[in-house]
Amino acid sequence: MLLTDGTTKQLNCLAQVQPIRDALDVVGGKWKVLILTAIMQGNRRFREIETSIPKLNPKVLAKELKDLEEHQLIQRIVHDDYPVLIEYVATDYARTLKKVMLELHDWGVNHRKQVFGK
Amino acid sequence: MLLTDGTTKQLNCLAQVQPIRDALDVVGGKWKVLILTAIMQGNRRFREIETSIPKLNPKVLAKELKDLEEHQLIQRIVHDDYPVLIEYVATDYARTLKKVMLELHDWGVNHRKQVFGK
DNA sequence: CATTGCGCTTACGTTGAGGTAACTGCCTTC
DNA sequence: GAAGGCAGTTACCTCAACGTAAGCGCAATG
Repeated sequence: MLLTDGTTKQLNCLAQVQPIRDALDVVGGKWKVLILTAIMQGNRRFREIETSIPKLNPKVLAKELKDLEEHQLIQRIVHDDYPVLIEYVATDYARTLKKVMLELHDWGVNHRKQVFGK
Repeated sequence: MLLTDGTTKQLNCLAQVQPIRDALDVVGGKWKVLILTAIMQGNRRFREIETSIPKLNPKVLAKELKDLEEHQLIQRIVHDDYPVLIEYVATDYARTLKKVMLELHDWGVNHRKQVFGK
């Protein structure tokens, strides 16, 4: 065991927490989960997604879609017919988030009870 | 089934996502997980916590501790000896976060592989 | 040929999370 | 009585997220 001094322990702790922060970066923020859910529910077109989520504006949507694509959670598909048609679909990889989302959801539901409901 | 029109479906989706956002609010941000972990590892005093986390400053720590206390994840204990001594301890309730953290951690570790690794 | 829809982009403004530095009141130690 | 530790607070600043409004190029539609 190397955990004999404070410094090593500290570094170890930071390393342990880093993946959690990574995950939160991907899924955190005001819109990511909402947008991903909308897409998974079958909203594929830009406007469709936009109008399916109240108060979401096109500038923010465009940026969030780019982020989600970078993280390989969605795919942007361009159909070169005329008029050009663009679709966003969730990747298989995005399904790996299911367990995480479920845990977050359950904890969130329970937390509401804990803090308000008696 | 009430899910016959778009509006109902939309509201339903929003409701489903809300608990996830609640959970992310509690545990999100740059410092919360780090601070909670530090406390769980046995750092109980304000200065102790502060110095155990690099780059964390007292103003932010004070605010985050208040948040965590409001959400009942930690307890602030004042020992009225002289000199006054103050301790922060994780509540039993905070342990309920373990599964969520584990899922986030595992997903985060895997995500690093997915995005960079081969 | 005006309007509408699509998939955005651009220029601007606001807000809040987080950072910096200094300082406070209280107590102990040198 | 100067210095230092503890548990913060205060005033000020920065920056990125997010919001608002408008517009662009293209195609279809009336």
